[in-house]
Amino acid sequence: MSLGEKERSVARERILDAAYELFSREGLNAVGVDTIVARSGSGKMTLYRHFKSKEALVRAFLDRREELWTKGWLEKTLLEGDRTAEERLLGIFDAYDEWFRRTDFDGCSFINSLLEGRETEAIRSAASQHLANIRHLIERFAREAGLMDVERFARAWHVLMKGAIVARHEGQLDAAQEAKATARLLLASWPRQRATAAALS
Amino acid sequence: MSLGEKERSVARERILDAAYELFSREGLNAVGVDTIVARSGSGKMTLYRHFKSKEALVRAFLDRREELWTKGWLEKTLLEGDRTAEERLLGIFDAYDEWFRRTDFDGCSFINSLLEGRETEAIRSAASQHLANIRHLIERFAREAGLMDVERFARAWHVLMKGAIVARHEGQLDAAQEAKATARLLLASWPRQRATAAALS
DNA sequence: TAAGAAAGATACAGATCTGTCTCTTTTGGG
DNA sequence: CCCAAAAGAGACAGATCTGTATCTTTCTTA
Repeated sequence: MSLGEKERSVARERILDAAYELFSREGLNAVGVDTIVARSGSGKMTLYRHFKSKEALVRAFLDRREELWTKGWLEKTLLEGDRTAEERLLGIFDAYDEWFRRTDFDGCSFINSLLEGRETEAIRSAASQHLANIRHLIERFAREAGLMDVERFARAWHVLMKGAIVARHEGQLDAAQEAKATARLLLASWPRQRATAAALS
Repeated sequence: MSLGEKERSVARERILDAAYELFSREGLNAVGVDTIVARSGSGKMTLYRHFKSKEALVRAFLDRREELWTKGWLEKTLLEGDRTAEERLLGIFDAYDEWFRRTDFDGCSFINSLLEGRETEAIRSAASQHLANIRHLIERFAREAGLMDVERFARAWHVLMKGAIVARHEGQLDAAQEAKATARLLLASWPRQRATAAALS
Protein backbone atom coordinates (compact mmCIF):
# COMPACT_ATOMS: atom_id res chain seq x y z
CA MET A 1 0.00 0.00 0.00
CA SER A 2 2.50 2.56 1.20
CA LEU A 3 0.17 5.50 1.46
CA GLY A 4 1.95 8.69 0.47
CA GLU A 5 2.50 11.39 3.09
CA LYS A 6 -0.90 13.00 2.86
CA GLU A 7 -3.09 10.00 2.07
CA ARG A 8 -4.16 9.56 5.70
CA SER A 9 -5.73 6.13 5.33
CA VAL A 10 -9.43 5.54 5.79
CA ALA A 11 -8.80 3.76 9.09
CA ARG A 12 -7.12 6.85 10.49
CA GLU A 13 -10.07 8.89 9.33
CA ARG A 14 -12.60 6.60 10.99
CA ILE A 15 -10.65 6.73 14.25
CA LEU A 16 -10.54 10.50 14.15
CA ASP A 17 -14.27 10.61 13.35
CA ALA A 18 -15.04 8.42 16.36
CA ALA A 19 -12.70 10.47 18.55
CA TYR A 20 -14.44 13.66 17.42
CA GLU A 21 -17.87 12.28 18.22
CA LEU A 22 -16.83 11.03 21.65
CA PHE A 23 -14.40 13.73 22.79
CA SER A 24 -16.68 16.59 21.83
CA ARG A 25 -19.67 15.07 23.60
CA GLU A 26 -18.17 13.37 26.64
CA GLY A 27 -14.94 15.23 27.24
CA LEU A 28 -11.31 14.22 26.95
CA ASN A 29 -10.82 12.30 30.17
CA ALA A 30 -14.20 10.62 30.09
CA VAL A 31 -13.37 8.74 26.90
CA GLY A 32 -10.77 5.97 26.75
CA VAL A 33 -8.94 4.77 23.68
CA ASP A 34 -10.73 1.41 23.89
CA THR A 35 -14.07 3.16 23.46
CA ILE A 36 -12.78 5.05 20.44
CA VAL A 37 -11.35 1.88 18.95
CA ALA A 38 -14.63 0.03 19.48
CA ARG A 39 -16.74 2.86 18.04
CA SER A 40 -14.51 3.20 15.00
CA GLY A 41 -14.44 -0.56 14.34
CA SER A 42 -10.66 -0.52 14.21
CA GLY A 43 -7.98 -2.42 16.04
CA LYS A 44 -6.12 -0.82 18.88
CA MET A 45 -2.80 -1.08 17.13
CA THR A 46 -4.21 0.77 14.16
CA LEU A 47 -4.91 3.69 16.43
CA TYR A 48 -1.41 3.63 17.85
CA ARG A 49 0.08 3.24 14.38
CA HIS A 50 -1.44 6.59 13.38
CA PHE A 51 -1.18 8.44 16.69
CA LYS A 52 1.78 7.94 18.94
CA SER A 53 -0.26 8.47 22.10
CA LYS A 54 -3.70 9.47 23.30
CA GLU A 55 -2.41 13.00 23.70
CA ALA A 56 -1.42 13.09 20.03
CA LEU A 57 -4.93 11.94 19.17
CA VAL A 58 -6.37 14.69 21.37
CA ARG A 59 -4.27 17.29 19.55
CA ALA A 60 -5.53 15.96 16.22
CA PHE A 61 -9.07 16.13 17.60
CA LEU A 62 -8.66 19.78 18.58
CA ASP A 63 -7.37 20.59 15.07
CA ARG A 64 -10.35 18.85 13.58
CA ARG A 65 -12.68 20.67 15.92
CA GLU A 66 -11.33 23.94 14.57
CA GLU A 67 -11.78 22.66 11.04
CA LEU A 68 -15.36 21.48 11.55
CA TRP A 69 -16.71 23.77 14.22
CA THR A 70 -14.82 27.07 14.00
CA LYS A 71 -14.31 27.18 10.24
CA GLY A 72 -16.88 24.73 8.95
CA TRP A 73 -19.74 26.04 11.05
CA LEU A 74 -19.15 29.32 12.88
CA GLU A 75 -17.11 31.19 10.29
CA LYS A 76 -19.19 29.79 7.45
CA THR A 77 -22.44 30.83 9.12
CA LEU A 78 -21.14 34.34 9.81
CA LEU A 79 -19.97 34.89 6.25
CA GLU A 80 -23.33 33.90 4.81
CA GLY A 81 -25.60 36.49 3.25
CA ASP A 82 -25.12 40.11 2.44
CA ARG A 83 -24.52 41.78 5.73
CA THR A 84 -22.41 44.52 7.24
CA ALA A 85 -19.47 43.66 9.45
CA GLU A 86 -21.43 44.82 12.48
CA GLU A 87 -24.28 42.51 11.58
CA ARG A 88 -21.85 39.65 11.28
CA LEU A 89 -20.43 40.43 14.73
CA LEU A 90 -23.88 40.40 16.28
CA GLY A 91 -24.72 37.34 14.19
CA ILE A 92 -22.31 35.37 16.35
CA PHE A 93 -24.91 35.42 19.10
CA ASP A 94 -27.65 34.31 16.71
CA ALA A 95 -25.47 31.38 15.70
CA TYR A 96 -24.78 30.63 19.34
CA ASP A 97 -28.49 30.83 20.06
CA GLU A 98 -29.18 28.00 17.63
CA TRP A 99 -26.26 26.07 19.03
CA PHE A 100 -27.43 26.52 22.62
CA ARG A 101 -30.92 25.26 21.83
CA ARG A 102 -29.70 21.97 20.44
CA THR A 103 -30.68 19.18 22.80
CA ASP A 104 -27.34 17.54 22.12
CA PHE A 105 -25.41 20.74 22.93
CA ASP A 106 -21.80 19.65 23.39
CA GLY A 107 -20.12 22.82 24.64
CA CYS A 108 -16.91 24.39 23.39
CA SER A 109 -14.24 21.70 23.26
CA PHE A 110 -11.51 24.32 23.57
CA ILE A 111 -12.91 25.70 26.82
CA ASN A 112 -13.61 22.19 28.08
CA SER A 113 -10.06 21.05 27.32
CA LEU A 114 -8.67 24.15 28.97
CA LEU A 115 -10.62 23.62 32.20
CA GLU A 116 -10.49 19.84 32.48
CA GLY A 117 -8.21 19.02 35.32
CA ARG A 118 -5.84 16.42 33.99
CA GLU A 119 -4.69 17.96 30.71
CA THR A 120 -1.09 18.44 29.64
CA GLU A 121 0.40 21.88 29.19
CA ALA A 122 0.65 21.08 25.47
CA ILE A 123 -3.10 20.44 25.31
CA ARG A 124 -3.94 23.55 27.27
CA SER A 125 -1.79 25.74 25.06
CA ALA A 126 -3.28 24.18 21.92
CA ALA A 127 -6.77 24.89 23.25
CA SER A 128 -5.76 28.47 24.04
CA GLN A 129 -4.45 28.89 20.51
CA HIS A 130 -7.71 27.62 19.03
CA LEU A 131 -9.61 30.12 21.19
CA ALA A 132 -7.27 32.87 20.00
CA ASN A 133 -8.08 31.87 16.44
CA ILE A 134 -11.76 32.49 17.15
CA ARG A 135 -10.78 35.96 18.33
CA HIS A 136 -8.92 36.52 15.08
CA LEU A 137 -12.19 36.02 13.27
CA ILE A 138 -13.78 38.65 15.50
CA GLU A 139 -10.87 41.01 14.85
CA ARG A 140 -11.41 40.67 11.13
CA PHE A 141 -15.02 41.79 11.37
CA ALA A 142 -14.11 44.53 13.85
CA ARG A 143 -11.56 45.88 11.42
CA GLU A 144 -14.11 45.81 8.62
CA ALA A 145 -16.52 47.68 10.87
CA GLY A 146 -13.93 50.39 11.38
CA LEU A 147 -13.53 49.79 15.10
CA MET A 148 -10.43 50.94 16.93
CA ASP A 149 -8.21 48.64 18.96
CA VAL A 150 -9.61 45.50 17.39
CA GLU A 151 -7.61 43.12 19.59
CA ARG A 152 -9.05 44.61 22.73
CA PHE A 153 -12.51 44.64 21.20
CA ALA A 154 -12.19 40.99 20.26
CA ARG A 155 -11.18 40.07 23.80
CA ALA A 156 -14.18 41.89 25.25
CA TRP A 157 -16.53 40.35 22.68
CA HIS A 158 -15.12 36.91 23.32
CA VAL A 159 -15.68 37.27 27.08
CA LEU A 160 -19.39 37.63 26.34
CA MET A 161 -19.30 34.54 24.13
CA LYS A 162 -17.45 32.44 26.68
CA GLY A 163 -19.58 33.64 29.57
CA ALA A 164 -22.70 32.75 27.61
CA ILE A 165 -21.35 29.25 26.98
CA VAL A 166 -20.85 28.69 30.70
CA ALA A 167 -24.37 29.99 31.34
CA ARG A 168 -25.65 27.49 28.77
CA HIS A 169 -23.91 24.73 30.70
CA GLU A 170 -25.92 25.84 33.71
CA GLY A 171 -29.02 25.22 31.65
CA GLN A 172 -29.85 28.73 30.46
CA LEU A 173 -30.98 28.13 26.91
CA ASP A 174 -31.39 31.82 26.05
CA ALA A 175 -27.95 32.82 27.31
CA ALA A 176 -26.87 33.83 23.80
CA GLN A 177 -29.84 36.13 23.31
CA GLU A 178 -29.19 37.84 26.62
CA ALA A 179 -25.49 38.18 25.90
CA LYS A 180 -26.35 39.74 22.56
CA ALA A 181 -28.00 42.67 24.33
CA THR A 182 -24.79 43.42 26.24
CA ALA A 183 -22.83 42.93 23.03
CA ARG A 184 -24.98 45.53 21.27
CA LEU A 185 -24.15 47.97 24.02
CA LEU A 186 -20.46 47.25 23.72
CA LEU A 187 -20.51 47.63 19.96
CA ALA A 188 -22.46 50.89 20.07
CA SER A 189 -20.04 52.44 22.51
CA TRP A 190 -16.79 51.28 20.94
CA PRO A 191 -14.57 54.02 19.43
CA ARG A 192 -14.32 54.05 15.65
CA GLN A 193 -11.83 55.21 13.10
CA ARG A 194 -12.65 58.61 11.67
CA ALA A 195 -11.78 57.75 8.06
CA THR A 196 -13.71 55.07 6.19
CA ALA A 197 -11.38 52.32 7.32
CA ALA A 198 -13.97 49.82 6.23
CA ALA A 199 -13.33 50.75 2.63
CA LEU A 200 -9.61 50.13 3.08
CA SER A 201 -10.00 46.47 3.87
CA MET B 1 -16.96 8.93 72.39
CA SER B 2 -20.17 9.20 70.42
CA LEU B 3 -19.72 12.63 68.97
CA GLY B 4 -23.01 14.50 68.95
CA GLU B 5 -24.71 15.35 65.69
CA LYS B 6 -22.80 18.50 64.95
CA GLU B 7 -19.42 17.68 66.44
CA ARG B 8 -17.97 16.61 63.08
CA SER B 9 -14.80 15.05 64.46
CA VAL B 10 -11.39 16.56 63.83
CA ALA B 11 -10.53 13.73 61.45
CA ARG B 12 -13.47 14.58 59.25
CA GLU B 13 -12.36 18.18 59.27
CA ARG B 14 -8.80 17.33 58.26
CA ILE B 15 -10.08 15.19 55.40
CA LEU B 16 -12.32 17.99 54.18
CA ASP B 17 -9.43 20.45 54.47
CA ALA B 18 -7.21 18.21 52.36
CA ALA B 19 -10.01 17.66 49.85
CA TYR B 20 -10.52 21.41 49.60
CA GLU B 21 -6.87 22.05 48.94
CA LEU B 22 -6.60 19.32 46.32
CA PHE B 23 -9.97 19.54 44.57
CA SER B 24 -9.85 23.31 44.19
CA ARG B 25 -6.35 23.26 42.75
CA GLU B 26 -6.24 20.08 40.69
CA GLY B 27 -9.86 19.41 39.85
CA LEU B 28 -12.29 16.70 40.88
CA ASN B 29 -11.23 13.86 38.62
CA ALA B 30 -7.53 14.56 38.91
CA VAL B 31 -7.51 13.81 42.64
CA GLY B 32 -8.06 10.33 44.03
CA VAL B 33 -9.24 9.47 47.51
CA ASP B 34 -5.85 7.92 48.30
CA THR B 35 -4.19 11.26 47.72
CA ILE B 36 -6.67 12.99 50.00
CA VAL B 37 -6.21 10.34 52.68
CA ALA B 38 -2.43 10.65 52.48
CA ARG B 39 -2.48 14.45 52.59
CA SER B 40 -4.85 14.50 55.54
CA GLY B 41 -2.88 11.91 57.50
CA SER B 42 -6.00 9.82 58.01
CA GLY B 43 -6.87 6.25 57.25
CA LYS B 44 -8.94 5.39 54.24
CA MET B 45 -11.73 3.91 56.33
CA THR B 46 -11.98 7.13 58.29
CA LEU B 47 -12.79 8.92 55.05
CA TYR B 48 -15.45 6.38 54.14
CA ARG B 49 -16.88 6.45 57.64
CA HIS B 50 -17.64 10.15 57.27
CA PHE B 51 -18.48 10.24 53.56
CA LYS B 52 -20.37 7.40 51.99
CA SER B 53 -18.60 7.86 48.63
CA LYS B 54 -16.21 10.12 46.79
CA GLU B 55 -19.23 11.89 45.31
CA ALA B 56 -20.51 12.68 48.80
CA LEU B 57 -17.09 14.13 49.60
CA VAL B 58 -17.23 16.22 46.45
CA ARG B 59 -20.62 17.59 47.45
CA ALA B 60 -19.24 18.49 50.87
CA PHE B 61 -16.29 20.14 49.14
CA LEU B 62 -18.59 22.28 46.99
CA ASP B 63 -20.50 23.38 50.09
CA ARG B 64 -17.24 24.30 51.77
CA ARG B 65 -16.10 26.16 48.68
CA GLU B 66 -19.21 28.30 48.94
CA GLU B 67 -18.52 28.85 52.62
CA LEU B 68 -14.87 29.82 52.15
CA TRP B 69 -14.76 31.36 48.71
CA THR B 70 -18.19 32.82 47.97
CA LYS B 71 -19.12 33.92 51.47
CA GLY B 72 -15.76 34.02 53.24
CA TRP B 73 -13.94 35.88 50.51
CA LEU B 74 -16.07 37.35 47.72
CA GLU B 75 -19.09 38.49 49.71
CA LYS B 76 -16.92 39.62 52.60
CA THR B 77 -14.68 41.65 50.31
CA LEU B 78 -17.64 43.29 48.58
CA LEU B 79 -19.32 44.28 51.82
CA GLU B 80 -16.17 45.96 53.12
CA GLY B 81 -15.99 49.72 53.39
CA ASP B 82 -18.50 52.44 52.93
CA ARG B 83 -19.57 52.19 49.34
CA THR B 84 -22.67 52.50 47.22
CA ALA B 85 -24.32 49.41 45.83
CA GLU B 86 -23.02 50.33 42.37
CA GLU B 87 -19.49 50.53 43.70
CA ARG B 88 -19.90 47.11 45.26
CA LEU B 89 -21.09 45.70 41.95
CA LEU B 90 -18.08 47.08 40.12
CA GLY B 91 -15.91 45.99 43.04
CA ILE B 92 -16.51 42.41 42.00
CA PHE B 93 -14.11 42.96 39.14
CA ASP B 94 -11.53 44.51 41.43
CA ALA B 95 -11.75 41.47 43.66
CA TYR B 96 -11.48 39.22 40.61
CA ASP B 97 -8.48 41.24 39.46
CA GLU B 98 -6.61 40.38 42.63
CA TRP B 99 -7.72 36.78 42.37
CA PHE B 100 -6.61 36.52 38.73
CA ARG B 101 -3.16 37.84 39.51
CA ARG B 102 -2.43 35.18 42.10
CA THR B 103 0.22 32.83 40.78
CA ASP B 104 -1.66 29.96 42.36
CA PHE B 105 -4.96 30.96 40.72
CA ASP B 106 -7.22 27.95 41.06
CA GLY B 107 -10.24 28.90 38.99
CA CYS B 108 -13.89 28.70 39.95
CA SER B 109 -14.58 25.23 41.34
CA PHE B 110 -18.26 25.53 40.42
CA ILE B 111 -17.51 26.20 36.77
CA ASN B 112 -14.81 23.54 36.75
CA SER B 113 -17.13 20.95 38.27
CA LEU B 114 -19.84 21.90 35.81
CA LEU B 115 -17.59 21.47 32.76
CA GLU B 116 -15.53 18.47 33.86
CA GLY B 117 -16.57 15.56 31.76
CA ARG B 118 -17.21 12.76 34.20
CA GLU B 119 -19.38 14.40 36.82
CA THR B 120 -22.72 13.11 38.05
CA GLU B 121 -25.94 14.98 37.43
CA ALA B 122 -26.10 15.57 41.19
CA ILE B 123 -22.71 17.26 41.13
CA ARG B 124 -23.56 19.38 38.11
CA SER B 125 -26.80 20.54 39.65
CA ALA B 126 -25.06 21.35 42.94
CA ALA B 127 -22.47 23.38 41.06
CA SER B 128 -25.24 25.20 39.17
CA GLN B 129 -26.94 26.00 42.46
CA HIS B 130 -23.73 27.44 43.91
CA LEU B 131 -23.35 29.61 40.81
CA ALA B 132 -26.96 30.75 41.21
CA ASN B 133 -26.14 31.71 44.79
CA ILE B 134 -23.40 34.01 43.48
CA ARG B 135 -26.04 35.62 41.27
CA HIS B 136 -28.25 36.13 44.30
CA LEU B 137 -25.49 38.25 45.78
CA ILE B 138 -25.43 40.33 42.60
CA GLU B 139 -29.21 40.66 42.72
CA ARG B 140 -29.02 42.02 46.23
CA PHE B 141 -26.67 44.83 45.21
CA ALA B 142 -28.68 45.46 42.03
CA ARG B 143 -31.81 45.88 44.10
CA GLU B 144 -30.01 48.26 46.44
CA ALA B 145 -28.83 50.23 43.41
CA GLY B 146 -32.43 50.61 42.28
CA LEU B 147 -32.00 48.63 39.09
CA MET B 148 -34.97 47.09 37.36
CA ASP B 149 -35.26 43.39 36.53
CA VAL B 150 -32.50 42.40 38.92
CA GLU B 151 -32.54 38.73 37.95
CA ARG B 152 -31.83 39.55 34.33
CA PHE B 153 -29.21 42.06 35.37
CA ALA B 154 -27.49 39.50 37.56
CA ARG B 155 -27.41 37.00 34.70
CA ALA B 156 -25.82 39.55 32.37
CA TRP B 157 -23.33 40.63 35.03
CA HIS B 158 -22.47 37.04 35.81
CA VAL B 159 -21.80 36.32 32.13
CA LEU B 160 -19.04 38.92 32.27
CA MET B 161 -17.61 37.36 35.42
CA LYS B 162 -17.64 33.85 34.00
CA GLY B 163 -16.26 34.93 30.65
CA ALA B 164 -13.43 36.73 32.43
CA ILE B 165 -12.62 33.59 34.40
CA VAL B 166 -12.28 31.56 31.21
CA ALA B 167 -10.07 34.30 29.74
CA ARG B 168 -7.91 34.07 32.85
CA HIS B 169 -7.54 30.34 32.25
CA GLU B 170 -6.18 31.26 28.82
CA GLY B 171 -3.53 33.28 30.62
CA GLN B 172 -4.99 36.78 30.37
CA LEU B 173 -4.14 38.24 33.78
CA ASP B 174 -5.98 41.51 33.23
CA ALA B 175 -9.22 39.87 32.09
CA ALA B 176 -11.07 41.24 35.12
CA GLN B 177 -10.02 44.81 34.41
CA GLU B 178 -11.13 44.56 30.82
CA ALA B 179 -14.43 42.95 31.78
CA LYS B 180 -14.99 45.78 34.24
CA ALA B 181 -15.10 48.27 31.37
CA THR B 182 -17.92 46.35 29.70
CA ALA B 183 -19.61 46.01 33.08
CA ARG B 184 -19.55 49.78 33.56
CA LEU B 185 -21.30 50.15 30.23
CA LEU B 186 -23.92 47.62 31.20
CA LEU B 187 -24.53 49.27 34.55
CA ALA B 188 -24.77 52.77 33.07
CA SER B 189 -27.35 51.68 30.53
CA TRP B 190 -29.51 49.54 32.77
CA PRO B 191 -33.05 50.83 33.46
CA ARG B 192 -33.69 52.07 36.99
CA GLN B 193 -36.66 52.42 39.25
CA ARG B 194 -38.10 55.94 39.29
CA ALA B 195 -38.64 56.07 43.03
CA THR B 196 -35.71 55.85 45.41
CA ALA B 197 -35.87 52.09 45.65
CA ALA B 198 -32.43 52.14 47.19
CA ALA B 199 -33.85 53.80 50.27
CA LEU B 200 -36.49 51.08 50.61
CA SER B 201 -34.02 48.29 51.13
C1' DT C 1 -1.63 -14.23 -8.66
C1' DA C 2 1.85 -13.52 -5.25
C1' DA C 3 4.09 -10.56 -1.73
C1' DG C 4 3.92 -7.30 1.59
C1' DA C 5 1.77 -3.63 4.00
C1' DA C 6 -2.22 -2.33 6.54
C1' DA C 7 -5.66 -3.50 9.55
C1' DG C 8 -8.61 -6.45 12.85
C1' DA C 9 -8.73 -8.98 17.09
C1' DT C 10 -7.23 -9.97 21.44
C1' DA C 11 -4.34 -10.86 25.30
C1' DC C 12 -1.41 -8.74 28.42
C1' DA C 13 1.54 -5.67 31.55
C1' DG C 14 1.53 -2.05 34.63
C1' DA C 15 -0.61 1.84 36.62
C1' DT C 16 -4.47 3.99 38.93
C1' DC C 17 -8.88 4.39 41.05
C1' DT C 18 -12.97 3.39 44.19
C1' DG C 19 -14.56 1.01 47.87
C1' DT C 20 -14.13 -2.94 51.43
C1' DC C 21 -12.00 -5.74 55.06
C1' DT C 22 -9.06 -6.51 58.87
C1' DC C 23 -6.07 -5.61 62.44
C1' DT C 24 -3.86 -2.59 65.63
C1' DT C 25 -3.52 1.71 68.19
C1' DT C 26 -5.36 5.81 70.19
C1' DT C 27 -8.63 8.37 72.74
C1' DG C 28 -12.22 10.02 75.66
C1' DG C 29 -16.11 9.44 78.88
C1' DG C 30 -17.85 7.15 82.89
C1' DC D 1 -8.66 2.82 85.22
C1' DC D 2 -11.63 0.46 81.58
C1' DC D 3 -13.93 -0.12 77.65
C1' DA D 4 -16.01 0.99 73.49
C1' DA D 5 -15.87 3.98 69.73
C1' DA D 6 -12.88 6.28 66.63
C1' DA D 7 -8.97 6.39 63.96
C1' DG D 8 -4.51 4.74 61.59
C1' DA D 9 -2.39 1.48 58.50
C1' DG D 10 -2.36 -1.39 54.85
C1' DA D 11 -3.82 -5.32 52.09
C1' DC D 12 -7.12 -6.45 48.75
C1' DA D 13 -10.84 -6.97 45.04
C1' DG D 14 -12.59 -5.37 40.90
C1' DA D 15 -12.85 -1.99 37.43
C1' DT D 16 -10.65 0.99 34.09
C1' DC D 17 -7.06 3.04 31.53
C1' DT D 18 -2.77 3.51 28.44
C1' DG D 19 0.31 1.37 25.69
C1' DT D 20 2.56 -3.04 23.71
C1' DA D 21 2.88 -7.60 21.67
C1' DT D 22 1.15 -11.23 18.81
C1' DC D 23 -1.40 -13.52 15.48
C1' DT D 24 -4.61 -13.64 11.71
C1' DT D 25 -7.12 -11.55 7.92
C1' DT D 26 -7.81 -8.25 4.28
C1' DC D 27 -6.39 -5.36 0.72
C1' DT D 28 -3.37 -3.19 -2.85
C1' DT D 29 -0.27 -3.18 -6.19
C1' DA D 30 3.29 -4.92 -8.96
